[in-house]
Amino acid sequence: MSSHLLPFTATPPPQIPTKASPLPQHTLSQRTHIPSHIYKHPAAILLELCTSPKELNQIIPQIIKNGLYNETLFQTKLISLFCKYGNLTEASRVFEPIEDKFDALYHTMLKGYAKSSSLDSALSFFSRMKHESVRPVVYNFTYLLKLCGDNSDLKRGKEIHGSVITSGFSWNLFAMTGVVNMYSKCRQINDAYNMFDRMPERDLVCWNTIISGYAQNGFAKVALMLVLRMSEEGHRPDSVTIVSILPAVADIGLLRIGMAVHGYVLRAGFEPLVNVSTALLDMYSKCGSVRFARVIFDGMDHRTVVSWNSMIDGYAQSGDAEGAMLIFQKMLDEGVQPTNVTVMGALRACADLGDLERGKFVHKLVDQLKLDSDVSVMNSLISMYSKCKRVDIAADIFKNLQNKTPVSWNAMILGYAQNGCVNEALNAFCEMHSRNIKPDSFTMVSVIPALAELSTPRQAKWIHGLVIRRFLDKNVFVMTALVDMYAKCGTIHTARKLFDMMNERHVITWNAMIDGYGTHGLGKTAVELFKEMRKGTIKPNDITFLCALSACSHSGLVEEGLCFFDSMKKDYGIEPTMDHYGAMVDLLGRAGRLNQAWDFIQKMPIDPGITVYGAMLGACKIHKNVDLGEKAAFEIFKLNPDDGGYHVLLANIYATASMWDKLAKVRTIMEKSGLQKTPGWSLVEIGNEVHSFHSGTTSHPQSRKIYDYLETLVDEIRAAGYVPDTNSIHDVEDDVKVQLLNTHSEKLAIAFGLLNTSTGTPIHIRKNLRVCGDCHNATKYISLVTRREIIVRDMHRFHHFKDGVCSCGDYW
DNA sequence: CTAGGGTTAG
Repeated sequence: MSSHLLPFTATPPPQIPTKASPLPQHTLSQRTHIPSHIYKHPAAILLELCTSPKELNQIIPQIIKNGLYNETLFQTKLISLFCKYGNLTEASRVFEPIEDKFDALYHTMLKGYAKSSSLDSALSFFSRMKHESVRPVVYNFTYLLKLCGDNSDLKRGKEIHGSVITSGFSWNLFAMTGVVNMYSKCRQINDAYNMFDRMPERDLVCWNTIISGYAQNGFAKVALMLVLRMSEEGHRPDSVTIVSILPAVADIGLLRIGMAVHGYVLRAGFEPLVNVSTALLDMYSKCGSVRFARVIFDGMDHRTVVSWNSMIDGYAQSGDAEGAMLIFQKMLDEGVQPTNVTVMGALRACADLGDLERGKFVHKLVDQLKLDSDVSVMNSLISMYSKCKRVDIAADIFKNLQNKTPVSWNAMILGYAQNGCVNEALNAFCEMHSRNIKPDSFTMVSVIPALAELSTPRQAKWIHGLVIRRFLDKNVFVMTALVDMYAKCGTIHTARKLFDMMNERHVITWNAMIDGYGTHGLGKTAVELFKEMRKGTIKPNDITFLCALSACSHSGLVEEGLCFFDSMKKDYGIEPTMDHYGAMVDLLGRAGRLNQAWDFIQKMPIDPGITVYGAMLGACKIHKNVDLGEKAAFEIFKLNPDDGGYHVLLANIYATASMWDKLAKVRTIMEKSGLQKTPGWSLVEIGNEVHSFHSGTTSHPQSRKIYDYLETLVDEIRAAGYVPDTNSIHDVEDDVKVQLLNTHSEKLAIAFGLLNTSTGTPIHIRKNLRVCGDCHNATKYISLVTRREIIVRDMHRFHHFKDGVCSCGDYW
């Protein structure tokens, strides 16, 4: 294969001689002739055998006692040993007083600095060497380049590369392999390749360097192509090649290629090598075959902690959290010391299981193993506690966490958002913003749903702008979140524009768009889009069908809905869940086919849950059917709902039918069981602020003004034909009933919105419950007399009020 | 003194 197949151009062959030409090296034997009584001295033999700092400290007094401390051999050996044990202070103490320091001593010292000290001290020692006219040798550069690569210090890496050139090592295989590696570790894979390409001779190690470079920089396919090219040029892949390439195979997830590599491993006899087997099992689990991974894992007669970690993570990532915990437990039982990666895998499994108890156990382990200084581990703890619904503990950890990374912020924001703490999520996002920590796609995917929840179009535009400025507007996850957000902010056409602009769409992108049309009452468009999706390559999933069914339900498209429900199992093999059955009952019930809905419930293959009977009860409320309503409510109460909404619904059915004694009974039950109706609230966005209103409250600073305005507004709409619907309120005087109605949170929010925006501006309201009959009617008239468009998003759908009409066609 | 490449991770 020639290099034109690769996405880079080959550089012309170098003009300079092709033979590597290292400078002559100074060796100890060349410099000094050591008499045998010195190098055969017992102390010299002891030094030769020395394996620990402790032993070294025991030998030193003997060296001094025998007057050998000033002998070159002993000085050299001592410096080397101190460097090996990372004790640069002691090494310097031997090194500095030596008068005639020969070059090798400098080289040893530099190695010491490079292996155990900071880049800074290694480099300053290196410049001292230049200053003191020590001729550099190749391995000075290889050590320094490695250090720059490990620290991802491109700037200084380039400086060392410069020194390599000026010192005449440009064509040295070892030095240039170091340069290639440095560039790829600094994520400059193109520079790395350019250097690789110019090398006059390349051996196996050099090929491995560039291959692992591409693999680690996310260019899995290029890495694989290079393996082929390397073989064609006569280098047989060794175990290092295999271990480098397997993560790349895992990345692209091609099991077929992975198995081919496995075959090669068997033929080459690399299987007994732990790192090869570990990389293989990791590849299998990432390519979707945990079972194969497990077979390899079980067949290993020796495992490292990486093997265990890989296996735990393999289970966790494939969705088998319980399997991950079993391996984790087995690992602890066998006495293998967990690392940070181990606990991160275990915590993820606990999070997936929502298992707080075991999560806390792993947390204790983290403390015992002193892993609490590892930010990644702490981030995993934040995620685990959030997923286990203890966002309070997560927030505590986050607050006390030193050196927070962007990942920490993302984990916290997502934790808040997933626990319904929308304001906390937004506050954290703003704080992150003000600290100048740049949001990435993960941040956006966490924070955008929080804004969608609030339905604030202005903030929606602001975050969209931020997405563009952060160059995240090509990311399919971020764009899907934006489509969903615009739909949930009432700007469905903007959502569609973004949807059409996207080059890549996932199933959730389609779901968001179909659901958006559904909740806006644009059932026909939703159905059209769903049909378009079925023609394409992206397969609908259970959620898609749920969105489609709910869209049909909101628009009264009963036949289409029945047809989709049928096709779901028949054509796509998707088993309906409780939510699908609920959607079907909703579809039939809303359309007034109450008996058919009840029959449908009786024929369900699974025991109907609250969702199903709740849909039935809601339909009975709309169509004023006391009989079936009572039956449905009875079933719901047997299932012990934790919110009082269903009792209220039944009470409303009785009120509409003027069955006051039965209504009183329901109220008594509610009081006895302590069940409460969820308090209603409405939000409206004015400028950069979001204002919330609760029914009957006067806490808003403009409260007086709002109530006054509401009074004149009600007079105006009454004149236009509005009649208050006091049906559901019965035990107070008529004028009080009207007053109570006028303090509903959405009326307050609408009045406030009208007062604080200019003529013609549409008003967006977000309400947590279903909009009530009287408010719905009143809002229609308000839109007529004020000539304003009012968009209300309630618990289930959107209502676009314009010129006295609502988009839901009074069917909600 | 005596060089360069490799596995797990939100």
